[in-house]
Amino acid sequence: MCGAHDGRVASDSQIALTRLAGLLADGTRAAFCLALLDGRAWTAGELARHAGVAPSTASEHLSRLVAGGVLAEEHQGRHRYVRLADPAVAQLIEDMAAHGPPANSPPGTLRVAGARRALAFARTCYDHLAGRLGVAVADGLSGHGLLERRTGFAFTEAGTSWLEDVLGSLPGTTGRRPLARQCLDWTERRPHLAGTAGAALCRHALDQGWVARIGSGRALVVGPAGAEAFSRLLNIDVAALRLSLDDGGGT
Amino acid sequence: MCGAHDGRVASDSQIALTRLAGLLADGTRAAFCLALLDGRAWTAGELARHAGVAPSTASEHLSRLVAGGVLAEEHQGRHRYVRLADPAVAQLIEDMAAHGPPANSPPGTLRVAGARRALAFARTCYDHLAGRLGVAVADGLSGHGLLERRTGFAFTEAGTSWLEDVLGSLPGTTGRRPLARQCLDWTERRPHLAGTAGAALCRHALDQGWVARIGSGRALVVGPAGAEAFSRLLNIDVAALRLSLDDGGGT
DNA sequence: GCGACGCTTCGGCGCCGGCCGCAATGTGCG
DNA sequence: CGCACATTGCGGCCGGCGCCGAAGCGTCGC
Repeated sequence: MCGAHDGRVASDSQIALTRLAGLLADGTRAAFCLALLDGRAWTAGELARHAGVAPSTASEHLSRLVAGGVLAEEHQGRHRYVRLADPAVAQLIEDMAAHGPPANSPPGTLRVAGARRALAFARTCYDHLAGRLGVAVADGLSGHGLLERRTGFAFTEAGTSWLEDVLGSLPGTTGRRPLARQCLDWTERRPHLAGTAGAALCRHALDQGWVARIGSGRALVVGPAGAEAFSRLLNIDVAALRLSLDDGGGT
Repeated sequence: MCGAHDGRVASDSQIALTRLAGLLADGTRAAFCLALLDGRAWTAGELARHAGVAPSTASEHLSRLVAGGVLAEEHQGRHRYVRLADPAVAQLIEDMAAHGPPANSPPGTLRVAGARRALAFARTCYDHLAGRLGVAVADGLSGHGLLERRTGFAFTEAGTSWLEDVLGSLPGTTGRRPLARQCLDWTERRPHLAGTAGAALCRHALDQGWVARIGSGRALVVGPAGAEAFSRLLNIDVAALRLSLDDGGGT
């Protein structure tokens, strides 16, 4: 009598709401999004194993999430990397996940944010260094005239000597994999060092105890030896790096 | 190899996320929630007609939304009133609805928020005044010794005279409907005046141009004549009422 | 070039969930 | 007291969606 009757027309808001909610209403897709809350970019296969579904199933889910604007994707070689499309999306997912009636884990959000921060600082990407530390290494190399940013990356003559000094030997460029290659960093949005040199540097850093893995994930922690080494070799101030993360950090 | 394999255990966050998203993933339930964004409490039948589904269907949906903590319900007589459970829920729904990729209506949220604010200020509830204005009227009446808050509401002797003065005649108590009855206000969480006196006052306010309906909904706007009348009759400062809404208002 | 690997597409299967109509319940009103 | 109305519970139907396996394609690395 007194209310407005809109009939059964579906408004813009309604289709937008149901579309987004529908994407998140599936357990497998939700598991994907929650895993991606750590800020990393995952491959389709990793997510499939993580959620316990077949690769084909994961592929379909990822396509739908990308089409729905929840995820962003980037193809690197034979891998499909996906990440959350937007800090706003991450916030939304955290809000929804935190809206459980039992309210069982109030500090849950903090835990996630902490993990995300750690990953933004230093992690492995495939087999090389990434995160703020990885970008700083690439910046340090090019800042010292050791690495040229042409199309991709290329070590200078001084750079190859530096590599031999640090690693003891020059990494081979087995097959088609070049010594240096640039790889877009998902949290920094700037390139870090990949290729056999990047892999050898990462392995060396792990072997020497410069960095260590946190748990079973990709997150890395930089120890005192690492702070000394990065400072000596590339003039990188790890402490300042960590502070700068706190300034311009998370959303 | 390097990732953490969680198997296929569903974490707390995951079930919370899928549960909430699943509730919002249905078109009918989404239509309900979007309608409820105006801050009003709707009856099950109103929502059923609004969404174009059978009452039985609406009833099931509402039960699930209530069980999921999205809506809160209250039974009044043969009506089931529902409203959004929580300002946080309203915010979440607005965020999700606003997250459409086309980004077609940026000021949409503002429109909704504005409508909600207008409704919180003054509206009709059934056939009487509600919202902050309705509660203020009830407060003014009892503050002037015209209305007693016993079990429910009851007009005093001075109150009945006041009613006759204002309305010209005393509203009849047809059938079982009493002169005064208290009715819980959904936005203020405090009682406002219902019953035949409440209905007569509301009709009188509309007839006299004290208040006018906004569009076809229940929202009311208070005009200059209304501000004067409410001030003269009950010492209500409508402007201050509106300001207090801006202070303690929305989320 | 060749095998391995990651990813995608395509049918097909099975299940969950939304919808309705009908009957039952409880309330308001004359 | 009896009718009208709002709401609820119960089957039953049906469409949609998630899942997998098999086959195909492009890339990586020797």
